[in-house]
Amino acid sequence: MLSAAAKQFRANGYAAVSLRAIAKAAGLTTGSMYYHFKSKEDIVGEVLFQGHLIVLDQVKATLDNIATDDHEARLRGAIKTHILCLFGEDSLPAANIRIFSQVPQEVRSGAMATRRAYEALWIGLLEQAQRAGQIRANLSVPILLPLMLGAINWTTEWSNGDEDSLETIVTELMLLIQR
Amino acid sequence: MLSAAAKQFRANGYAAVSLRAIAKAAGLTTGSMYYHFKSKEDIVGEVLFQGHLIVLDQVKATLDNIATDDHEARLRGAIKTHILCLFGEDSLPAANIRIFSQVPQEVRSGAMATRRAYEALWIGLLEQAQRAGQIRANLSVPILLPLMLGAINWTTEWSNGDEDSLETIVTELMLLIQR
DNA sequence: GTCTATAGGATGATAGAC
DNA sequence: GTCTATCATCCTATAGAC
Repeated sequence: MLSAAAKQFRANGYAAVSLRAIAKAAGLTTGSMYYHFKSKEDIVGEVLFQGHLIVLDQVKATLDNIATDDHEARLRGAIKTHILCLFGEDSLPAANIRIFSQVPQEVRSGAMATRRAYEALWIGLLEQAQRAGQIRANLSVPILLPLMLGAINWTTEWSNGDEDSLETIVTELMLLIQR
Repeated sequence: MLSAAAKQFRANGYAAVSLRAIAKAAGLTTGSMYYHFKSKEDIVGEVLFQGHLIVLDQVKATLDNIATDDHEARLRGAIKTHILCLFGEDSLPAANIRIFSQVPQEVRSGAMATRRAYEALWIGLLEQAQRAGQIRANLSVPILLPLMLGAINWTTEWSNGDEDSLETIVTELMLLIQR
C-alpha cells in the first residue's frame, strides 16, 4: 500500500498521483484508504518517513559489517548501499528523494528529523575517512556531503540502474573524493 | 507569462500548478492563456525549451570571453554560469531542471534536442581540460559529466543561493575534479 | 487580446451499509 | 476493513461577447 504509493510518487511526482490511482494499485477503493490514513498528506508523510528509515537502516547495516578502520571500504559500501536503495524494487527511498521538495511544507518539516539523522551519519563517516587520509585534505566535508549526495540522488534522472552502471558510478565517485 | 509559469513550476512541480494559478500570476484569466498556447503541455514545453536555450547561450557567452587555453578559468566560468542560471531571478532554467522528469513524455522528447546540444558543449569542455592536464586523468568524462551536473542541479534542493555560498560550491567542485 | 461563463471530468474527502 | 455512493471543489479546455 505504501509501496504502491511510493512507486507512483517516484514515477510521476506528488501532485500528479491521485488517491484513486494509489488505491487501485493497492487493490482497494478510495474509501478504504481513509481507514488507514486520514489524508493524502498523511500517506505521503509516511512514505517520506519510511523512505528515510530504510536508507538509514541499510547504510548502518552495511557499515556494521566493515572494519571500523577500513575507511575506503566503509565509504564505498555506504555509497553503494545508498544508490542501491534508490534503484531498489518498490523504492520508498527513491520516492522520498524524488518528491521531498514537492510535498506540502508541514509534511516536509515532519520528515526533517530522520533526514538530519541520516546526514549526521554521513558527516561522521566522511570526517573519519578524511582524518585517516582517505579523502583529500583540501575538501570541506560540510560542502562535499550535499554535493556528493546530490550527484548520487540525481542518478535516478539519467541512469537505468543496472548493476554494472551503478558499479561504474560508485567507482567514479570514489575517484573524485579519494586522495 | 512564461516566467510566471516557470516560477511556479520550479516551486511546486508540474502537476501541482494550475493554469488558473499561472494566469493569475501573469495578470490574466485562464481563457486568455489559450490565445497564446494551445494547452498546458504547450506551455511547459516552451518553458523547457527556453530554459535549455538560456543556459546554453549563457555558458557559451561566458566561454567566449575566456582564452581557449585557460582551461581552469573556462571550467570555473561554465560551472558558475550554470549555477547562476539555476538560482536566477525568474528562472526558466531552474524550472526546466526541476520538472523535466515530471512532464508528459511527448513534451520531454521535444526538449531532448537542446538538452543533447548542451551536454555536447560540456563534454567538449571537460575533454579539452582533461587533455590539457587540468582534470585528473583517472576520471571518465562521460560518467563525470552527469555526476557533476547532478551535484550542481541538486543544489537547488539545499542551498539558499546567496552569492557567497555559490562561490564556495563552485570552488569545492573545482577541487573535486582538478588534478 | 482579453474577458466571462461554462462544459465535462477528475480530485480529496465523507457517510453509512455490510 | 472494505465497499458504494456522493459532495464540494478543483481542473483543463472551449465558446462567444467585447
